[in-house]
Amino acid sequence: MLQVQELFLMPKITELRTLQIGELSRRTGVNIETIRYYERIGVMPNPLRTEGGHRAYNEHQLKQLAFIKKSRELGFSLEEIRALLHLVDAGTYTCSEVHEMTMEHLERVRQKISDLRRLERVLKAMAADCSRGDVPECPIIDALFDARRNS
Amino acid sequence: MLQVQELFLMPKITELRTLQIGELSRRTGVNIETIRYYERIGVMPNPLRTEGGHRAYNEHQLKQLAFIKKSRELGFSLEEIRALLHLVDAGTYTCSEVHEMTMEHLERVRQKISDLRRLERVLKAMAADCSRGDVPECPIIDALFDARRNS
DNA sequence: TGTAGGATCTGTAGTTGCTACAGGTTCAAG
DNA sequence: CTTGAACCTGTAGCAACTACAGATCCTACA
Repeated sequence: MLQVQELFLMPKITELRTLQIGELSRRTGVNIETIRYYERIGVMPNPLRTEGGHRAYNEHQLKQLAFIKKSRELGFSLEEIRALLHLVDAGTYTCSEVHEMTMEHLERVRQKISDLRRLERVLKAMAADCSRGDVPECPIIDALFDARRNS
Repeated sequence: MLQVQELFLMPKITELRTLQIGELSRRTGVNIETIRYYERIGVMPNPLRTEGGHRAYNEHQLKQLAFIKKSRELGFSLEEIRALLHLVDAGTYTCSEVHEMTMEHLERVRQKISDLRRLERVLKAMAADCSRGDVPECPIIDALFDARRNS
């Protein structure tokens, strides 16, 4: 894997492990197109390039992308992630700031859950009214046509 | 409000109450731009036009838009709504077909709820670890950087 | 009859977070 | 030296709207 030639070309020990975009993608589970998209919108930094123009990532960028992925999985928007990374990069963040952002996000998640639970309840009720028969009349359709009934 | 002139111009009694788009919007709570959007993508039918080119809606279209709105509020996609309306318009739907679509939708809603509940749990745990202090170190950030920890 | 204004018209572009090409390079192995 | 995989840029598409710009219609009032 590691070839003799490579050892002589290394500029610094810290850049020994530069990754191509494909390898970065495999390691993080983030789609290649998505990585380039993150770069375009400024969520990921512009990486160094090889002479041929291929992106060369380092360990820091690997961690950063993992951070982004994890945050996305937790439902943070790219805007929120950008803010978090900015705080972290500037080194100016405080624990309470981060806590606050997290709690705001948590609140939005809880709101969504409660909205969806309401939907679930209404859908369940509608479906329960339904005979499931082979007939062209259905209380679900009736309910949908009746804008006044809401639960 | 109702003028003598209008009474003579009426082609049919059933079209006595044609609505302009603004009035339709007010009655259904659906944004004007959204109504035109629904027309463009074929979810709402092309309405009749006045001589000047203004859209003139009838009661049926009012009901149809109310149906769409209600369905959207219940989280049905426009694609699903299109299918439902198609069944209804063709008069070929059976109650069990509608029931099935509703149950499929309900299943997706439940899946979303369970996904969000997982998020909620993780976010809550992360926030609980946090000192909320005025210091530049935060277990939330640490957790986000650590892609391996998932709950 | 003229005009002011509100409502409407069309068409296009923006939003979020990606994904999917097309058509062209680069790079490593055989 | 060629083949093929991996990479490059740039653009367009998805859902479900929303937000204009710039034009036209319509009605009421002077």
